[in-house]
Amino acid sequence: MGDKIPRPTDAELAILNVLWLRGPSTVREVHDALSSTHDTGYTTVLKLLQIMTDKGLVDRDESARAHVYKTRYSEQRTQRQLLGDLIDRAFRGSPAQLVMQALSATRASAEELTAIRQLLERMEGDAK
Amino acid sequence: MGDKIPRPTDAELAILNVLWLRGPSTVREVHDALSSTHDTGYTTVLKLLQIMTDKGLVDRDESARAHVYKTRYSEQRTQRQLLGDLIDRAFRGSPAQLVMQALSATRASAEELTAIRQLLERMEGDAK
DNA sequence: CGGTGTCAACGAAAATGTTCGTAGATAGAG
DNA sequence: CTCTATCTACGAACATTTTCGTTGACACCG
Repeated sequence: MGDKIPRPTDAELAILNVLWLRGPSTVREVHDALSSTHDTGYTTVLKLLQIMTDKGLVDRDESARAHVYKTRYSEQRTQRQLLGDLIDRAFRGSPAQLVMQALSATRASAEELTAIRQLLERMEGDAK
Repeated sequence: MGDKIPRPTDAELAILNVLWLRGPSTVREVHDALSSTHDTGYTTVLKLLQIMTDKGLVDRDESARAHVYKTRYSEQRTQRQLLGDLIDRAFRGSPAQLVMQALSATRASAEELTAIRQLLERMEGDAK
C-alpha cells in the first residue's frame, strides 16, 4: 500500500487532472479538454500518455481502436504524495508547518474554515 | 510585491534549505552541510549557486575571495510560492482542499494541533 | 475497392536540470 | 619567490522532460 508512486511532472499532472475530472478518456478527449488552457499538440498528449503508461501512472484499455486511458491512482492519493514530497523538500519535514503556512496564505471562506475546524476537532479527539 | 519567483528545482531547494538554516555561506560551507545527506561534488554546488544567482534566487557577495551567497527570498515566502503552485497544479485551486488533505494525512502532535487551532480561531475572528 | 481522416508508434529535436572535469586566478606557507 | 591548497569560471556530458513530425495501420464512406 505504501508503494512509491513516481512523482508526476507538470505536464503529466495537467493530464491527470483531466482524467480525474472526466474519467477514462481517449487521447483526443484529453487533448480537447486541455486545449482550452494549454496549447499542446495532439501527439504531445499521446506521447505523454504513453510515457505515463510506462511509469504506471495510468492504465490503458486497448480493446477499441482509440485506446482509453484511466488514472491508476486517485486524486487524493496523488495529492497526499505531492504533499509529502513538498513537506520533505521545503517544510523541514513538518506537516504542521505546511498547514499553518497554507492557512495563513489563503483567504478561505467561512464555510471552508468551518470544515477545517471540524476536521481539526475530530483529530484532537482522536489524538488523546 | 507579487513578483514571480522562479520555482526552485529540487537541487536548488536543497541548497536553499542550507542557506536558510546557516545564513549567508560560502560554496564550501554549503557543500559541507549538504554532504552529510547528499553526495554532490563541490563544483556541482558551485555551479548550482551560480545558476541560482542568475535566476535571482540568491545574492552573491564577491568582496571576499570566497564569495558569500545568501538567499534572496525568505523561507516563508518561498514556501508560500510553492504552496500556491501546488494548489494550482494539483488541488484545483482550492487552498482549503490542500489544508484538509494535509491535515488528514498527517499525524500532528497535540501541540501542533493547538497551534493550528489558534491560528484558525484568529482567522475566523477576522473573516466577516 | 480506393480515398480520406483518425489513430498509435516511433524517433528525434528542443528545453530544462544535474553533474563534474579542467583551467586559471589568488592567497598563504615555507 | 615558489609551491600548494582553495577558489571561481567555463564548458561539456548526461539525464530528464516536453515537444512534435513522420510513418504505417485501420476504419468508414462513397
